[in-house]
Amino acid sequence: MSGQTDLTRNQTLVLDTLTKAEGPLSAYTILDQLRGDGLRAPLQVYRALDKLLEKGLAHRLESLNAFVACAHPHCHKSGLIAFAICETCGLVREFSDEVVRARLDDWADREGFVTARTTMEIRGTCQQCASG
Amino acid sequence: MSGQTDLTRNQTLVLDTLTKAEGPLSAYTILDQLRGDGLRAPLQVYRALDKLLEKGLAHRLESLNAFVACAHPHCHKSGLIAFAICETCGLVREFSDEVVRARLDDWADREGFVTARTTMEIRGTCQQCASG
DNA sequence: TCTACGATGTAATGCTATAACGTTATGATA
DNA sequence: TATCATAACGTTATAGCATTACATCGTAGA
Ligand SMILES: [Zn+2]
Ligand SMILES: [Zn+2]
Ligand SMILES: [Zn+2]
Ligand SMILES: [Zn+2]
Repeated sequence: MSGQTDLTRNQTLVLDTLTKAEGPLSAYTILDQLRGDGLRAPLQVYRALDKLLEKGLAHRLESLNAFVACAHPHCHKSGLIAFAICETCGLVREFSDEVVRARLDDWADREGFVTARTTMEIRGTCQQCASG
Repeated sequence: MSGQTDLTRNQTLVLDTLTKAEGPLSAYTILDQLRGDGLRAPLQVYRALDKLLEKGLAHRLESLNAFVACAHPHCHKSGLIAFAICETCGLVREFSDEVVRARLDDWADREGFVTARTTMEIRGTCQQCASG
């Protein structure tokens, strides 16, 4: 047996790369940073990313076609995660809001829509960059 | 002069294609449907789409890399639009929620984040498909 | 041992989007 | 009219993102 949270070598490499990064990385950027570790093909990265997304250790930013390490691993009580993305410095803030989640749940209930997952991405300028 | 809402030939072709479609279309699918009308290159479609997005006549679904005609033209009072996307039948519902918008505005105010635009996409199964 | 399963490696391909260039249509202005 | 500026257009090439297909390997269970 063994814990179901163990990561393989490739998964660990990709997660470490994301964790050390200042901002979101594309799969191909991750690949480039891991060529020294023996990775050669996009699929090696995409497969690792798939598993990390499954486990909630990383997130995909749809509006950027890029990925980030989860900022709050093991702490996704709310089923909904929002991202604020600064278009100047690239910084990504991850947060959740119970009222928003409840409000969207209500909408889904009323409409009979069965929610699988929700993407919420706010693009703009962070305080640091806006005040500079 | 003339109204600033007039569309060019390509813009009209693309918007008509989106309007007649049952669900979201990728730029390349739009292109394929318009080859009979003389369109030959992706850029012709992308340029038309850019203008349609600017004018609020179409929307981009980030999680699908696809586009839809706006369901409520001239009626985007709320700065935030949400989409519910059925992964079975492809149907897209467009709606907005003042409470959600206000809640996200509050978050941005507190954090000093200047919002440019927000993407909200709910993936799941519509009532029709869920009950079938 | 045999088998099933998951992870891996590799090559090839497909899908999405933009850069860079030149041309054409239009409308304002001298 | 001649000139100029602007916006849309057309075309080719290229960049960037993601998946299909197939072979291999290692391990756990029957
Ligand atoms: Zn997270
Ligand atoms: Zn910033
Ligand atoms: Zn709309
Ligand atoms: Zn459906």
